Amino acid sequence: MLIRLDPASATPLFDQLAGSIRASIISGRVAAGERLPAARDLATSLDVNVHTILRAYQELRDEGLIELRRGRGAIVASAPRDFGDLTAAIDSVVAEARASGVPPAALAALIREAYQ
Amino acid sequence: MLIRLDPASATPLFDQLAGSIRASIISGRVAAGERLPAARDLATSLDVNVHTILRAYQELRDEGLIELRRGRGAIVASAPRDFGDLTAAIDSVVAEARASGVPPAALAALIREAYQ
DNA sequence: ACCTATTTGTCCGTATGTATG
DNA sequence: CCATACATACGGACAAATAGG
Repeated sequence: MLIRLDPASATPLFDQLAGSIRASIISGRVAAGERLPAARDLATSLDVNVHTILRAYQELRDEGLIELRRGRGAIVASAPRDFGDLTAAIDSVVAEARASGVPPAALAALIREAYQ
Repeated sequence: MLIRLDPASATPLFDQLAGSIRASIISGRVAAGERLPAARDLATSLDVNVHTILRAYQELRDEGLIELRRGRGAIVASAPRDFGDLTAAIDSVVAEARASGVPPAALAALIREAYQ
């Protein structure tokens, strides 16, 4: 897995990491079931702190892209999902929210509530 | 704000914290617009690390319960109003997301992206 | 316009716990 | 029992946004 980090960038390292890995997963460059490098190994090879890697991994876990298990590592979740018409529904929600001047944070709160 | 932590508990400190504060917000014991203690202050008074507090705060922010801003602190978000049409659109998005097994965090990420 | 204090954000380092294999 | 690898928590440092004088 080819990952390049720019320490000078305004976007945080852990975000660059998550973005890079996320792209690899979605594009299928890393297959489902495959294991990502151990956090400490990746940290060493990229010369960043373990926490930075773990934070990126945990973000991807929250998005459902990977599974994290102690002793096993980070495994790419099965079925890189095709979000299909979900994106269309999202677009309409966002458009509507924009029109009513609902800020992103409020929208997120509303959606979270609806989810429960 | 009365917060009690049990270091011996199986549930992590940051989760106990988030849970306690979440309950206070939802029950209305802390009003919207009110400011939570500065992370460092709370850390000192509870005798835990600042990171532990910040992690709890960030969890609550992800849930839309508070807003975090540098230099300002953690402010309890205003209760989500009823946004009319928007709620219908939200319901359909959430329904689709559920059907496709898209977890809340992933949905939030997609929406954030769409918003930009 | 400037400076200072406040407060969160990120990152580094270290230690210990705990589930997995 | 032992090695692996994530999970949590502690500590410290500096950056960046905010607010107030």
